[in-house]
Amino acid sequence: MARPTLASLATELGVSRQTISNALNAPDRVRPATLKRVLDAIEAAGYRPSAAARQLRTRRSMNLGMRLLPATDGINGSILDRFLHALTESAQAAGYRLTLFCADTDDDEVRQYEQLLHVAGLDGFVLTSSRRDDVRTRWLQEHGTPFAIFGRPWGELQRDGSARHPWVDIDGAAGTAEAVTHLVRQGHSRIGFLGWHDGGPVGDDRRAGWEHAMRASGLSEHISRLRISTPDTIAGGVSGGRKLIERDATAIVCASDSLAIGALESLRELRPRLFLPGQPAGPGLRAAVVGFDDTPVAAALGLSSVAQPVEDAARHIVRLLTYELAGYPAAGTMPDESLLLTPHVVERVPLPLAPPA
Amino acid sequence: MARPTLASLATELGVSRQTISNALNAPDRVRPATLKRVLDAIEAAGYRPSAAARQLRTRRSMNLGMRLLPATDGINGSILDRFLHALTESAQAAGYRLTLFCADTDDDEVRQYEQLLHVAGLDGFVLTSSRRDDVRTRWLQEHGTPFAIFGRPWGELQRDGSARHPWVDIDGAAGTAEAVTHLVRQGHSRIGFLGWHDGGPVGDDRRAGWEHAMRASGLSEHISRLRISTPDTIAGGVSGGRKLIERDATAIVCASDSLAIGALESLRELRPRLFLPGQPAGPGLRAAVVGFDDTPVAAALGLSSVAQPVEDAARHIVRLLTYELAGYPAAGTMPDESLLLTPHVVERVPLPLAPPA
DNA sequence: TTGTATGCGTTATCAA
DNA sequence: TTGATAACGCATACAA
Repeated sequence: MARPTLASLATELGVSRQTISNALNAPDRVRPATLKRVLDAIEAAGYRPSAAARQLRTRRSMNLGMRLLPATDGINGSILDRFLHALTESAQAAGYRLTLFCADTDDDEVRQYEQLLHVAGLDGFVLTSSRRDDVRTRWLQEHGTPFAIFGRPWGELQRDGSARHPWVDIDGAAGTAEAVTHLVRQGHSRIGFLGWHDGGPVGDDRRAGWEHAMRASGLSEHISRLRISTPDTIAGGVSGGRKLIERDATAIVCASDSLAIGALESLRELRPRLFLPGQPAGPGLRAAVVGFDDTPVAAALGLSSVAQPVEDAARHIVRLLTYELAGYPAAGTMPDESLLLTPHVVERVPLPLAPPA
Repeated sequence: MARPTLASLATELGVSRQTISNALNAPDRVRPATLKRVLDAIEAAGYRPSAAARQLRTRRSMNLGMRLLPATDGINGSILDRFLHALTESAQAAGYRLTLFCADTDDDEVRQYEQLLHVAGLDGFVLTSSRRDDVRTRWLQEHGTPFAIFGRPWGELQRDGSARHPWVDIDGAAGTAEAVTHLVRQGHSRIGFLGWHDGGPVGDDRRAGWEHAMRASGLSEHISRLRISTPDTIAGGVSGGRKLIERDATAIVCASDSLAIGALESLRELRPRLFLPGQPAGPGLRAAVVGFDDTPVAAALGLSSVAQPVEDAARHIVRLLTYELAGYPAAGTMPDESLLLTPHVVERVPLPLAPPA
């Protein structure tokens, strides 16, 4: 038994194809009685409209595209996993499918846009980052292609402060600030910051949050002394951590989990007593190191970390994009504007890795 | 200026649509002169056949599907990242696109197959695992849907030993065996194995490789004493590692990087002298712990690990699947059968995390 | 070698 | 409210 089509169903039911199409796409244009009859028949026959035929007619593929970047660091790669999963799920729930593609460079990515738009008729794209002067966003805007960015439109703001395209990002500064207040509440005051020395906007943002919170907590005198930059590696975390501890820091906020793993290591090396089992809780004992990204490694090591709500971000991206694709319909259903989501500190107790009693 | 179509190009060129179609799909049926003229015009006009129209006619979407599993452990999640990237790239190179989807359960996955086949007309699927008694593979086979599995068809072999569907996997046993021979060459003999106690086929496979290599190296007497199972966590690796070291193991082969991180930790705890800088190389000093999967964390920590060629696996999966989709054409172009790829040990020197001189 | 006619399954337009 | 007809862009069978 072949698959039912609009035509086969129509003849079987004794109605026109149009009526069936209406029952699906404009139910209010069909008399309730026939509507029910048609819907029941559709259900019974297991009829599903063909996406290809529909796309040919409507010029919409219900298909979103996203470039899969080459695995970089990878420690932070699990973030992408979670994002991708949530994105696929949200898109699916909104009736869209997600198509992946690869590109070697940004220029190549633009070439792929053109291909995918032209050939496969993709309806829009999700970008996972934006650069200072981005050829991709410019191309997309010039061609009127809907898209949304996971990441702030760094340096692409309008005169009025708004961006020229929808975006969703996570407020790194709020995360590091929360880490500071947590540590302050635990009795710490000499709280260091271990950041990247790449000078990128993301790292700047996280450092700024720490600085701001230090000032707000009346700890400004430590700022210049307890701020260190290293490469974003575990080894960098170790050496940076050592320096901070030698400068009497009792707690360290880090720009990444890689750095935090290293910093924790340096603490265990220079302050081993903090890790002896049975030690009473107190300043310097717990959550003395806070990472960023809440990677699985951090969880496994019992490392406190700033957890990014990437699932929320993905959901929001899909809402923005689908809203845009629907042509900005009713004002009532309008989603929030581009948004900064707030991450939160997940507190953990470090694994007791020291010799057992 | 609207996009050129077959028809618009044909009238513009003064040839029939058929000729253009032939120029693209059957160039040998077109006279060289007109072929060049047509191809040049296609190039100049930037014409690209519409996938939707083509799919409607040919009933092939040139689209492969893959379920995105929820992020599990995540330490091993970077493997999936790499696999996904290579898969997308290979598919792209073969003219296919990759569509992602989510499913809550295996039954739900089957429901998605049906939807995606029926609605979007996907040509085939990539599965990233197979279970002992898999509803998904059964459904796909019953419905004649092309698919290929990354993972062995555990317990689904035919009488003649071949599987009923194409698969590609990585030979875990070969990996742990290579780890053993490496350690033996370095002078170790009391080589332990730290595995999972989940009783799954993957873990069994990796343990079997260690056992086999131990026997082959004349070290069978250690097998029963130096074989330990724990949960697949860093904490499990620590406690398991301690036991093995107390039983005089000088080296440890692990079923995962999580376990290896823990085992390395227990070594540093109970055999700290091995990690002092300036120590001469020798048994017990280097590569005394070997992990599995070669995750970024392992790389960052300087942990030796068995690296899986997931990129090769992805490429091979695409070859098998596209070959199947092409209807098993010429014997000459036939790819190798389902295949076990061999992983290899990446040797590293542990980070000097101990106090500096 | 090239051209013609037809159909793939749907939605949009318009008439009934 | 429903039905007939015409596209959407392409490929295939067949005729020239």
